[in-house]
Amino acid sequence: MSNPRPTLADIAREAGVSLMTVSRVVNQKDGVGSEQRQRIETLIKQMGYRPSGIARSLVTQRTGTIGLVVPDIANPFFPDIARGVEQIAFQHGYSLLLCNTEENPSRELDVLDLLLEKQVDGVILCSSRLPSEKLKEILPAFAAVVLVNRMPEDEDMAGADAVLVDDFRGGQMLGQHLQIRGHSQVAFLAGPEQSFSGKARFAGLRNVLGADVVFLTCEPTVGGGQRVAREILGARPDLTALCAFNDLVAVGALQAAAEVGRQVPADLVVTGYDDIQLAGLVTPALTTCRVQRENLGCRAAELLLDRLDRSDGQFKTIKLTPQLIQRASAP
Amino acid sequence: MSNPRPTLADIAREAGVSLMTVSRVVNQKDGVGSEQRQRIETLIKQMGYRPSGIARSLVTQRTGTIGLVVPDIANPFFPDIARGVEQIAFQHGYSLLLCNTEENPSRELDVLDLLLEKQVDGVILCSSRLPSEKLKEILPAFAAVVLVNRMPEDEDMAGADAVLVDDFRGGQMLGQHLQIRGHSQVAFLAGPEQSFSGKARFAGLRNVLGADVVFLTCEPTVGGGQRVAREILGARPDLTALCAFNDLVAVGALQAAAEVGRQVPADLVVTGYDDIQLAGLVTPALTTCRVQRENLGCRAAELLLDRLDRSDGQFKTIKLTPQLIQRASAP
DNA sequence: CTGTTAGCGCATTCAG
DNA sequence: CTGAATGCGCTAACAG
Repeated sequence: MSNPRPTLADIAREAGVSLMTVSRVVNQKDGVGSEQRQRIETLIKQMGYRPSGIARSLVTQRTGTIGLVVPDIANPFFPDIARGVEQIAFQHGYSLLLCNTEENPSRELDVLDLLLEKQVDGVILCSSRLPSEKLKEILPAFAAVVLVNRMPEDEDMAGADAVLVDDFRGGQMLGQHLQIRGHSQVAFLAGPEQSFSGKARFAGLRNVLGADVVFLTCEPTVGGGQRVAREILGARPDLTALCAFNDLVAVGALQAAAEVGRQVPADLVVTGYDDIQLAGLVTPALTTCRVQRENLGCRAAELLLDRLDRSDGQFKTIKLTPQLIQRASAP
Repeated sequence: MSNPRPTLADIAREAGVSLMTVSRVVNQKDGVGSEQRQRIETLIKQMGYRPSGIARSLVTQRTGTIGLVVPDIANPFFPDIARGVEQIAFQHGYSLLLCNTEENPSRELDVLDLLLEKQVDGVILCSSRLPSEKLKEILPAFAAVVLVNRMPEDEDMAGADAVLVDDFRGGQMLGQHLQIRGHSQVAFLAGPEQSFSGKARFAGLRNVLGADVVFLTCEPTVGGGQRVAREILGARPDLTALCAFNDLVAVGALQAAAEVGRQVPADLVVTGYDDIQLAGLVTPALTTCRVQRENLGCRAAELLLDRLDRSDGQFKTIKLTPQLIQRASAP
């Protein structure tokens, strides 16, 4: 199929005008007579001309593309973010290069490398699992970066805008919920070791419940939660509450509880985080902390596009507050 | 940040060689002395050179990018496909341009237009909601296309490879499951009107259960399923089984059943489709038809890359058979 | 209102 | 083993 697509020159030859005139028509610039313009427009349609994004990019030095890096697009947390980002980006004529890191820091580096080579105009980096030093080394190579769910810790790492969830606050909210109901023997199923969100949530929990909250890492999946919950429930039968890193882990905890014969919530309470769709649909429904994910994506995209327009200006950090959602798993 | 990145010429000047020698080093071609090569390689590292994907694409006429078009990345069916595609693509040095159509045919056209302009090497088009004529009009503009979940109906539309789920067969399997258990008053909650998968599943159902299966369209979401199930359960209290277009719709049906006081499965059975994670975690767990989504994505990507290598060759259609998963909602 | 000249950064081709 | 010339398709900056 597709005999090589026509170029500006082809149209120009056919129309008997110069290449520039056609270019002006394509780009809706003025400086072309209106009958001429008409004629050329028809010709463009007829010959099925499409501008070459590549050639255009080579001269403008912009690709109209932004990179979206996520740990795992199959994790229900990220599609919603992607949706928000895509929506805003598309509205402004940008498209999205999606990259999965598979929760693997070295692959995260590879992916950033690829995006650099593809010359994206900017990057939205979600839940980066990279140590700060690496990050500081690579991010400056991009014209614009927005960090999602990862604080630009040091002052000098403020080479990036950021959108964050106030996870410390979320941890506190959950902690208070539990404390009021008399739970003092609590374990936190923390998700990936490198997760900054996990650490912040734990800090919030401990801020309210005191230092002896148990901290356990696990994969951020149902299976991961199930495994670690099974273990800790065996080792510490005195625990009365499990706080999970996210809703998937919490569902795993529910399953583990069922296995070892603990009734939820009568006998053990469980909390999640994120409020993904699943959270409200399992039995018992999960008490959790809602994170507005699509909004997170939209805000991130807005910050990025904003910076692409005006690359000066202070770097901004937007912090979204999560919302406690009380359901049956921890009433 | 980022003083304009160095080009081949910059490196060449610094190294006191010609641009071509540097190019050869970068592209690992031979024809360069080994001490020379060493020297240049260090220089490349030092100066932080990165090849310009754009410039390279302009001359090679390949972008190393493939477009992935989905109706809604937030619908749990598609992230798994995206994951499979991304994985295979990344392995082969390709990246993924993700586009959401928001279930909107006109936006689907816009998105394809954008991909054409971005000059992707190929497109994977999932669950296209476009009529055949439109499709036949646009697809030939791409160098390679793989259709997912959409049969290239006409012979002459065979300008594309395809990966399909045997939805007719899936419908039959569900139909048989119901028939054996004596259900004859059945409604099919069909999802979007333009969905070809929906039609195929319905055809399979009817092939087994006969012509009076009720057919109702709805949005492919929990809310959509809940609404349409509520209505039909009110209008037709004699129904004993609801077959849903997908698991989300089925969950909506479960909720509607609870609202109107029908016990599942004692009083009404419900089936889903896809076997997303949710399906096994709701109560009652859904009887459904499992579709290997990540595999679907991998196969699609393989077909596409294959065609990019050898653009000749017959067009292929891979058909995956779904698997009946029996759970509590229709035991 | 229109055309000419230049060059974006690179790979392909052909000479040395 | 190395380099010089050419052009990918387009836009920006000038000329007329």
